[in-house]
Amino acid sequence: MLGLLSEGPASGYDLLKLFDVSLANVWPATQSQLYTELGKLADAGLVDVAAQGPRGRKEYTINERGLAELRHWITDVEPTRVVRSDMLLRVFFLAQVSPEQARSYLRRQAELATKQLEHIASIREFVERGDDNLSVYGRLALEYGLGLAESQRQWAEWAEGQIR
Amino acid sequence: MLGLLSEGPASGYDLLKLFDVSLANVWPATQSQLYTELGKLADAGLVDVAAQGPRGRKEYTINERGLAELRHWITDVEPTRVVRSDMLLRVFFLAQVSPEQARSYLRRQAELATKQLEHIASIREFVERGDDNLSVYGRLALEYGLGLAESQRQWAEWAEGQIR
DNA sequence: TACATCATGTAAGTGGTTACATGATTAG
DNA sequence: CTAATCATGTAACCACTTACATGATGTA
Repeated sequence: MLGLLSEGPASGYDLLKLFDVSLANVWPATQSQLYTELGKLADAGLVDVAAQGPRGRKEYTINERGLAELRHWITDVEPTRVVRSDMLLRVFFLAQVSPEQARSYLRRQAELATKQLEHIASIREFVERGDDNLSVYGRLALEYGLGLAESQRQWAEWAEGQIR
Repeated sequence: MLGLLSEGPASGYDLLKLFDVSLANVWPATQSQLYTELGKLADAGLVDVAAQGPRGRKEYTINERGLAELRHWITDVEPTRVVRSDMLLRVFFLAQVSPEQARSYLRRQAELATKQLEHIASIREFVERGDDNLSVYGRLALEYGLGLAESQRQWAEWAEGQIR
């Protein structure tokens, strides 16, 4: 939320829509959580309600403390080392299903990786022409996703062949 | 827990140690959570306490219902599509810090990927000679991790060069 | 006898999801 | 006037972490 607000004022509703086409691809969250979080940030004094609009709309702005907290999080807080993957977790236990089922599981993962590649391509169009910060840096994140999906596709196809 | 117990009876303590050198690399959890979860599984009737040992040791076994649930989870439950990455989340907001700091962040990620490659190599030795199911399938997961870390290293180095 | 290791648990709190609940405004 | 969209919130629950708490057993 702080990151998105660093690009300019927005309502919870605005942030929700922006979130869905950008950050949701690397950090899913629900409508409920976004609103709750905005409330907490306002209480904590990291964002302000700058204006009220029709339908109870509240326009939030990030303030100095919020910007400081955002920068602190980016530069001083280490990203978590391990990324959770229940896809990979299942792999450890593939001996518990038949070889056919195990191969089917891995084939499905290869297919999902291919779909993911297409999904990223569709987002690409969205972000392609945009010189705002989110678009510029979102493109870097996009390329990561591309490499990841490609790497996963190759691995899943290889792994499928490993099951005897 | 069900997956680990499918390889044979074990105490919470046994599972904890086994967990730390295997599953923890794809799904971190604390000692506290493992014990709590074992208790829940026993209450739910998916595992049984087969024997008691010294120091209050409880040896758990998975039963038919537990095995059925495990297989159901593997074959019928779709892995979550999006994997959370706070590393990638930060990338979206790198415009909020100086170009030097942004490059430094990405360089650090490249270094961490390299370290991760070394870490995986060390686990490899551990798992290398083992014909038990966990070792056999753990090796598949390991190769995934290898590809992922390599992909991340390349991306981070490329991305660093993109910051003007 | 002292230290390492084995061994289990609980309480408080945070992060996150699901489901519910409500209503105003605008465009066709 | 009616449907889509704008717009916000809460309650209950589950997953997970942090910190604390305790004690038995084997081994040097």
